[in-house]
Amino acid sequence: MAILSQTSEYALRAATVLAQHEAHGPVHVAVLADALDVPRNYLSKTLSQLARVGVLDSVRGKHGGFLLARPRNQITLYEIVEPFERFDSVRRCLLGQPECTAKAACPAHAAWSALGDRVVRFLRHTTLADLAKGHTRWPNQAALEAATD
Amino acid sequence: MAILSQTSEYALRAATVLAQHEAHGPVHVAVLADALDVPRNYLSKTLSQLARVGVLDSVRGKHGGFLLARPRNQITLYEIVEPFERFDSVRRCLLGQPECTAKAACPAHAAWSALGDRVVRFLRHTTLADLAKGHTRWPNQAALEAATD
DNA sequence: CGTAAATGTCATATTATCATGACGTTAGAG
DNA sequence: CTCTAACGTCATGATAATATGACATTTACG
Repeated sequence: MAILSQTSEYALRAATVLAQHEAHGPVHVAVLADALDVPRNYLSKTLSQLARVGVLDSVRGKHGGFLLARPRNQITLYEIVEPFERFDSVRRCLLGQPECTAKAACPAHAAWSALGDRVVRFLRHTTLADLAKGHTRWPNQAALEAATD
Repeated sequence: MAILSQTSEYALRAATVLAQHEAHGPVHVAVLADALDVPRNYLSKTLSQLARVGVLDSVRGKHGGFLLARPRNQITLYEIVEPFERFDSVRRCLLGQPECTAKAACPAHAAWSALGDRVVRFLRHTTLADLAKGHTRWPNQAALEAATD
């Protein structure tokens, strides 16, 4: 039970680093993967998807890498996670009833759907700017600092 | 993103039926599987696990089946779901930081861990009695009624 | 140019979850 | 006692998520 998939978590971590380095130009996948302790090629594929969706920009060739496509306070966590999740299911009836609406609700409907709503609302209202400020210490912080100074 | 696994959902559905039929004696797996539209053998294995854990009782042989091991208001949803979930992960840091505690919290810590707590609290505080009362209409309700009257 | 360093993509491997089928074990009913 | 209907368990298969590796493509720089 992990609410978000592993892939989404990778995406959030990488995006947070990119937000912290906003305006420092693109960051290499290799650096991100190393600092965040995420499989390199898998992260590459993941970030490519986010570029295709328009959340990130990718720069190819030498001095390439990924960077935010928009200012960090305009990118919500929802956008980052959305390509990797099926949000229909978070709102699914706890008992799997197809017709579980406010009208014909199962006994758990109100409480359970409220939980799903909270998750979605959090993701929609929180931006990368929120994640970028404050304390973060990555698994291999040193790799990041070595590469970006 | 489905918070609970398919298996847990199966278990909750079956347990709800058992709670509704409390004191009517054991219910066959075949009847449950048919009414809830769940694979028969898979449900069998799932409910056996719950019996081994002490949430359900199983009766073998003719006139066998499954029934609640305790009164339905004393069985929490958490108990039913727990054998099939890894609850450590729902409380994991959104950014995957191992040291994300109240002390050295990542920027999302407060909001995100609150969401996980809410989920767990709901499961711990809600009992089968809560699910048993109220409106429920299973995929194949008829199968249930045919078998239990 | 040509080379090196980066992303992009594809095929494949690995793993966990979900599901099926065969068979063994138990216990009630005649 | 035997038959039969139920649970119990094991081996196996199917599928989706995760991960790896090889190679193609792009681009800066000498």
